[in-house]
Amino acid sequence: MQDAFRIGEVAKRADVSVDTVRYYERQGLLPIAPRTGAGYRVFTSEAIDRVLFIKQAQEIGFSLNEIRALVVNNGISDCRRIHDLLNIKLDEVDARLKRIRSFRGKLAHYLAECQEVLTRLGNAADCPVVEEIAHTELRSSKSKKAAA
Amino acid sequence: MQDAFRIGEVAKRADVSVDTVRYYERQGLLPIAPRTGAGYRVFTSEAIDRVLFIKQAQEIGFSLNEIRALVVNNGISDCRRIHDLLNIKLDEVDARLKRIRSFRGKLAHYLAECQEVLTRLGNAADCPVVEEIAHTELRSSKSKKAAA
DNA sequence: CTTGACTCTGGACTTGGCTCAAGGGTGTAG
DNA sequence: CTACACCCTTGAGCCAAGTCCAGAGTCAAG
Repeated sequence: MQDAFRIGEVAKRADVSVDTVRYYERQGLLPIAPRTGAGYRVFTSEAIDRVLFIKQAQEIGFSLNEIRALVVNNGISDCRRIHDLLNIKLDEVDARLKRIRSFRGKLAHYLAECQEVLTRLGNAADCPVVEEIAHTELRSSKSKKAAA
Repeated sequence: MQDAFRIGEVAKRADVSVDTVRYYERQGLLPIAPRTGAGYRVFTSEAIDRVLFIKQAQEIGFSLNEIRALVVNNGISDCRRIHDLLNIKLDEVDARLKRIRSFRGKLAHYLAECQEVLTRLGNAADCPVVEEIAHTELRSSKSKKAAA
């Protein structure tokens, strides 16, 4: 396994731009790559893997700052700390999943309603669902009142 | 139902800043609110609901641009278009759910491993999991290094 | 030796989504 | 009347996460 890549190859394999790779290095998300005599960065496949991990974590809603905490082992990498950090992240992911499922339910509800209108009336010019999306929200949990 | 709120009240109830409410109005995410003689915006509870919807959609990863398409009914609100749009959004949400679940599995895997190291060795100074997070990725060969 | 693809650094620019500041009006309690 | 919290507009500023130069060096192929 020849494990030496230049930045272009890393970028291609991780499906990001070379600028992004350099940016991640600057941001401390990738270790500073050693350079050739000519100053070219030399990466191992580890860097590719790490970029992929970052992209994945990012896609599900973590910021680069949060990701750095998971990915960087600058001295303080004792097991308990990592363990606790992972636990926190896992809880966050679970909370996120819950919210997304609830939102999905809402979308599905609107979709069903829309479908029903369509089959009942054909293509209606003014879809009642639009109004409802804009209007109906968390309605069962409203109780406070105030004056204007 | 006294359904008239000034911007501060809307902001408080939707848990955003007044700046954000004004920003949303400018961005066309909220209808232009009518003004009092003094120029104060007057909102109905609908606006609060809409802000809540926006925040929810945003939290699960939709941009304001995408949300606007769902929330605004400027003329072209025919049912079929909305139906199709909802379908697309639903697919996106499902894809997102899938990715998050997979990521969750990964985190859980690391956590378990970390836990195991902890119970086996006590608090190890250099957690092997950190290395693994940075290193192991999308490897079909999940190195099962469960020693004992 | 020249060409074209690739790389380097440093810094400016962009986009999205707010957030703040300045300068001024409003409304009500004391 | 005066305070004080609230509201207005316009316009600038900010942070994240890149993206895009400019100017210069590197390297394999022809």
